[in-house]
Amino acid sequence: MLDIQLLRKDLPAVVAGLGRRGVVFDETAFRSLEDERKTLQTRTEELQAKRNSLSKQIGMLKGKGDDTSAVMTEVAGLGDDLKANEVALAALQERLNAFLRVIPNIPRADVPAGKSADDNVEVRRWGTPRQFDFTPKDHVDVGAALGGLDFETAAKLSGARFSVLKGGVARLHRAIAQFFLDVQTQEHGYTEVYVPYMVSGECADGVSSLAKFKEDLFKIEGRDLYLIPTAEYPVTNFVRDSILDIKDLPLKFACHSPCFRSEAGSYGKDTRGMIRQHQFDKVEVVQIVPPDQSADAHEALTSHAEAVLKKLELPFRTMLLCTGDMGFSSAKTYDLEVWLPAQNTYREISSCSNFEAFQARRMGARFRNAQGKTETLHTINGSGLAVGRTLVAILENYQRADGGVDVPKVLQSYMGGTTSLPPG
RNA sequence: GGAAAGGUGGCAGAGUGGUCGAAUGCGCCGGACUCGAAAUCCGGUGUACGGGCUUCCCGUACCGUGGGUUCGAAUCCCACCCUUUCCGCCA
Repeated sequence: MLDIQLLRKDLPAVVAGLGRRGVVFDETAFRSLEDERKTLQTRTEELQAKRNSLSKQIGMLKGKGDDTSAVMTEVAGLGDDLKANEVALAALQERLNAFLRVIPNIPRADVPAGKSADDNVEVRRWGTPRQFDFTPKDHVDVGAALGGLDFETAAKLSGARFSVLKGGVARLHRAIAQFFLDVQTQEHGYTEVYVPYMVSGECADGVSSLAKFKEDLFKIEGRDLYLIPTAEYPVTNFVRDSILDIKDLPLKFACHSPCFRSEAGSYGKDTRGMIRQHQFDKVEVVQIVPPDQSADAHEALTSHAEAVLKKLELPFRTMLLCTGDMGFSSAKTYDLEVWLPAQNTYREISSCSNFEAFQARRMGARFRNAQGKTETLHTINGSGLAVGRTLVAILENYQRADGGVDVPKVLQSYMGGTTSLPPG
């Protein structure tokens, strides 16, 4: 959520900032809501003040045993007017709030303007795609040859966009997650956390807009609970409705969890294989920091995600997303894209975003600064990394002509010393 | 799932209709005392929104959440949520 103080103080800056991401801010609607709010609030608070002071008088008179009927009559006259104003004010604040909560974040100044993924900017590239002396298969065929990827059984169980892993492939999948968690906790200082895989609507609306994106989530029937689309949902909400001590910052968490996404609106996209699934595993890294540290923390967090790709020796590039391709809550996002030989292209495997105060404001996450004043925190998170897509990348990049797949060096110890998955 | 008890400030804990945003203690901050510290003493110490002559003052709201009763609700009524204990069930 944007800072309403900023909207009041410098509306043109907000309009211009949102304009960069192609969002038209309805100034007229906002101004009229604000004007009405001001009138109603002033009027309501005046009436409340009057009622309070008259009621206190009644209390004092009764204490002395004096007659209160005159004051009672006076205060009774306020009743209907006051009630009407209170109801109107509450309704208006509800509208103002709803209005504000569906407005996306303002991109940072260093985010390039653009309309779509085509306008994203490559900021660096690492590794050289392997030259194959045979035609590389895609991960579906590689997995099938290993007897480890079974989409038919998954479809029988749950329909499209699910997968069943078996044998060495299932073990490799587990190894990847363990490896990610170990790197992030042991080398980058994140605290490992285990969390609920369902969160309340309130928490969901803290990290994004539930009103706008609820069709992307799986909801539990008859309950105010949603399956998490990323561990960002529970983990960022650790600090909801709280005021942290500056000495406890920054907070850094790493969390392995399954992620559930309805993938509404992605019909026909990535239908083959496990690129786009309703359920996938991910290790998420989250940082909660004071505002003056968020830009640096965002760069650091991105490098933490890159570090695991380097260790896996998977070629990737880092893209700075343009204003038009960023998520709702983000002020600046880097996507890491891993090389997939069968597609002959780079595909997203991590997304690292700085939300600045946007999520924290929605959640009521604050800290007490050096001056002792409460201030809104900044939140940052990224995938470190997506486990399923990493499996895909390994199967494709490490495949052999004989149909086997080599296990990346750093994962071998997680596989009981296994150096390769044999064909058949 | 059944029964009971309970949810109050950073923490503990008082408050069962009227100057209660809330006693008291602890903690924390500032000051005094001290060479320094401890102890002691004095003062201060919630959040959000609105307004103002904007290091401060004023108003409003907030005692789990949402409704209701009342001139007035932390206090009474209703619903819900959560916690604890006991019983049942269960990986």
